[in-house]
Amino acid sequence: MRISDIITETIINMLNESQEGTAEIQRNELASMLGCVPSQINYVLGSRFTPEHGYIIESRRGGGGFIKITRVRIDKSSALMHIINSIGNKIDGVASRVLISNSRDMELIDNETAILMMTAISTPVLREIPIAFHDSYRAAVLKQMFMTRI
Amino acid sequence: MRISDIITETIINMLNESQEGTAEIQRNELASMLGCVPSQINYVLGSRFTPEHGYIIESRRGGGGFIKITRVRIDKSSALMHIINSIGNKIDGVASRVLISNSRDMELIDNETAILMMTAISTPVLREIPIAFHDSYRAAVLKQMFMTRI
DNA sequence: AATTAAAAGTCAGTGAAAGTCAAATTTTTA
DNA sequence: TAAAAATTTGACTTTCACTGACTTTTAATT
Repeated sequence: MRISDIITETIINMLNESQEGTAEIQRNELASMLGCVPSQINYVLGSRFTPEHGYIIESRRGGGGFIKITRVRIDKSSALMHIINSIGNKIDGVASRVLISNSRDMELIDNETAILMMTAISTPVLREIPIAFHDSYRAAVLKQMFMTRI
Repeated sequence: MRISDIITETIINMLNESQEGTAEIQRNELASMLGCVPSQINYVLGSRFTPEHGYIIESRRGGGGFIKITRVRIDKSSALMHIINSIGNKIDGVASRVLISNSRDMELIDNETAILMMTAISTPVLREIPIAFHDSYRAAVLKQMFMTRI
């Protein structure tokens, strides 16, 4: 198991144990506790606890400094509405997949739904539709599918 | 016996040995174990472990990277395979809806999935595709979506 | 107020994986 | 047998994990 996974797990546990969904750590302390260099903590925070993943980071340097991680639970249906509006009338394959992946990361849709969505815009399906229609098809099918999750 | 068959067999065995129907490999390790170049693993995964075949692939690069192969449920698979075969290359709207409804009644798919399927072949989506392609589109998307439930 | 100490932040570099792609070869099909 | 499809290979690319030297900010101390 990678150190980054251990750090991630530790932080998640701390978040779960607090009822406000917030964890406050000392970077150096946590690093030496888990046996890694301090900057590894920054790496993990920067790669797994981004706003995109639904977290906010605050910190303070100097004596008695700290890093505070907050899990943000935005209203699900407004987030979904926002996504649906952002799709527009056309969307390409890359953007579609990013959108689905992010939605799953934010727990707006579950894993099964994400797979179904990926499937609906997969190559074998698109083969049945003229290329000129791909972008508008993706937009239509994704919007419809996100709709059912509001 | 071809190397690709050996790789396939190895992965299938790993899947069978785990009760969750999931296998996690290190690409380079498996390659050297079986005596092939690493990219051969990608070839096999891309040609025999696709979503169409009922598998999902996840992976991570970098140190401690891995490839995870998941077989999506084997239970109702023969019933589902039967349905998939019955769809053929084209299917009209009425037949599609009957099929989805029956599959849900038989508990081959859950309610959520049925709704997603109905959505994928709904009028707002079909409006984005020329009428001449509707039947083949329905067949393609339904087959794919049923695949993910095998 | 100035200095010192104690934090956290940054960033470029290294190595370890997996991914891609096109060319060469082999097998299958018509 | 000739053409098409599938397999195999390896060179090259991209991503990710991790480290450590150095910087910046802030609190504590003198």
